[in-house]
Amino acid sequence: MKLDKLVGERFKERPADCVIDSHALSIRGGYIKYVANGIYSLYTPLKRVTKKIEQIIREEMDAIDGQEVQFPVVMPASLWQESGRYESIGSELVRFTDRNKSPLVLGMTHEEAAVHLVREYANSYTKYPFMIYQIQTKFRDEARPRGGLIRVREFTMKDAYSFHTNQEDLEDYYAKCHKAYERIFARAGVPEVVSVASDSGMMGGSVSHEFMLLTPVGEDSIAICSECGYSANMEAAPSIIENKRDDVSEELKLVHTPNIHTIEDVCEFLGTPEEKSCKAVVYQQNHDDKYVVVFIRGDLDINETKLTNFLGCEIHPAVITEECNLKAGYIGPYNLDGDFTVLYDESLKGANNLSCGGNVEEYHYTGLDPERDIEGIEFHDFAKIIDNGICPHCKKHAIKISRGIEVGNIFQLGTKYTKSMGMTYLDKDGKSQIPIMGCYGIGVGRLAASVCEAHHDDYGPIWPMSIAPWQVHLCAVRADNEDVRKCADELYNSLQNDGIEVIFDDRSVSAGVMFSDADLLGVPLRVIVSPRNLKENVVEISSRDKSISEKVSLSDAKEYLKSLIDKMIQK
RNA sequence: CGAGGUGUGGCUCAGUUUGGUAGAGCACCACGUUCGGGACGUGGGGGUCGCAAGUUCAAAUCUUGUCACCUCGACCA
Repeated sequence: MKLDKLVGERFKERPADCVIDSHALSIRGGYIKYVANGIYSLYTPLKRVTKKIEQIIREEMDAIDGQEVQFPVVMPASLWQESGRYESIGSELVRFTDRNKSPLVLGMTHEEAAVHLVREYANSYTKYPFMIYQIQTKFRDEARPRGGLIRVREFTMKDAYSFHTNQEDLEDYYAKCHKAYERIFARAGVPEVVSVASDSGMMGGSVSHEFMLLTPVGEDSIAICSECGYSANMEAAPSIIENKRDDVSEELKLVHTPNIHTIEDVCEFLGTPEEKSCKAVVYQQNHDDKYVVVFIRGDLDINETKLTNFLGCEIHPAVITEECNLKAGYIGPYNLDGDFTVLYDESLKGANNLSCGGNVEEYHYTGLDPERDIEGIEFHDFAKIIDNGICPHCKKHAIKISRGIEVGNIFQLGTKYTKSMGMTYLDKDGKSQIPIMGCYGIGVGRLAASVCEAHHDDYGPIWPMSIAPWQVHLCAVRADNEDVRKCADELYNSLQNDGIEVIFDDRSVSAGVMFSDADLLGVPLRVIVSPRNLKENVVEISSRDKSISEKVSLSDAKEYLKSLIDKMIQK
């Protein structure tokens, strides 16, 4: 490919609207063009990057027995009515009608389509397990797109759906997929992506993980324990309460109360709570949970001063109003010896209508049993993990809050879709059973943008060899010079003939322009042919990340480049 | 959906306070001179100043409305 015919412009000024670097560089480098809010066209360089990412994903999905399929972008509303999501999902789901007034939706995820595709086929246990996936455009009418390709409305996504006959099998496959994801991110040049426990949100189901690229510009907050490796999305970690009163400060934070008590202490202090009667004030999960939640109901008569002394800190006045049905909420790690730290969540102040979450991670953490909500109060999230706070897993003061970009996620869906959509199979005994599902997503464009965010300098992206738009950027400085022209042309043809992806810049522009454009394109290896180099019968070979910079004789150039490419792909 | 901000050639912006008929740099086209980190000269092309209504002899500038975008928040497989 010759650079002078490459469609798209590259320029020096940082566009005013760009807040994060990858967005600015993707505009400046001629990678994307804005079309509408959250909607972009991709120019050739980025298309080449995403194609390579997609290929890596395909290889890894196929390696765990995935079968690539393709679902429709437009689906009949009836399909979504089967699962109940036509009604339950908000305006992110675009609904419209065709000429016959039949209601349709734009695919924002494809669980329904996946079940639809296989529910007649997979009618026997002998067909299981299996996984199908696609790489395709999705549309979600997000309230607030931002950051260029980081959060958009239309995007390309790999979404995979696995079907199983039992939980163990799902968990096995889930673990396999987790490993495949680690390989994908490593191969795409971001091995630093971490997986964290997450909230499964509208997907339903229980266990889920998000794959996060940690970066200050990320839009998710993640709690990570530096001691035991515990990690969780702040959305999943007990957090903010819904329906705050207007007159209560927006500032929500969890404070660790200075005093540490045993559960028995708390019960004694509160006066033998009746746990099951929905008048419970102390609520703890029975099993082997290590956490305990304590709520003090506003209608219980507790001496305020005593409470303050007990906790070792003051309770925010708002918490003690009658309007708020709670006096205080606590959550804390609880070990088997019976000590736990009482945490006082300021976010509970003013909360009078808490809703219940739907995620096992959450219940474990909060110690709540979803089947036994306290009367009149629905619980959603309770406390908020804070920076330098106590890890709910190892109980040490080692929690760090980081920001991250979610580049992928995996869910154990259970029977949410198969059940609602009437998918069954016959087991060994000829009994009808409902299969269980897992689903696994990766945002392709977001991953590309994330790699750029993770690997760039002031001059442009630094693409890893595995996903770079081209492998070699050939600059002919002073292409008007006969010798340069001849040498560069020969090298270009020779490299291309050997299957090396070359972008060739033989424009009559100053070296500054040439190098700046090369920086913006971020191709990992650069070769410079120039009158100066030709005098010594060499070319300059350098890497975009500046780790390599040397002169190589003309005759050795090609072989040297090949060895570098191999080395850089392996890395 | 709530709060704040911004809309002037493809891009970055000035001009708006105090109304007087639209500017600079980059980019683009032509010619010439330059040539290893975004060169220079000369000559060109391109904008009814987001849109609509209003005030006025006169509106980019004042008023009202509206739309779009950006930021923060809410929401979010």
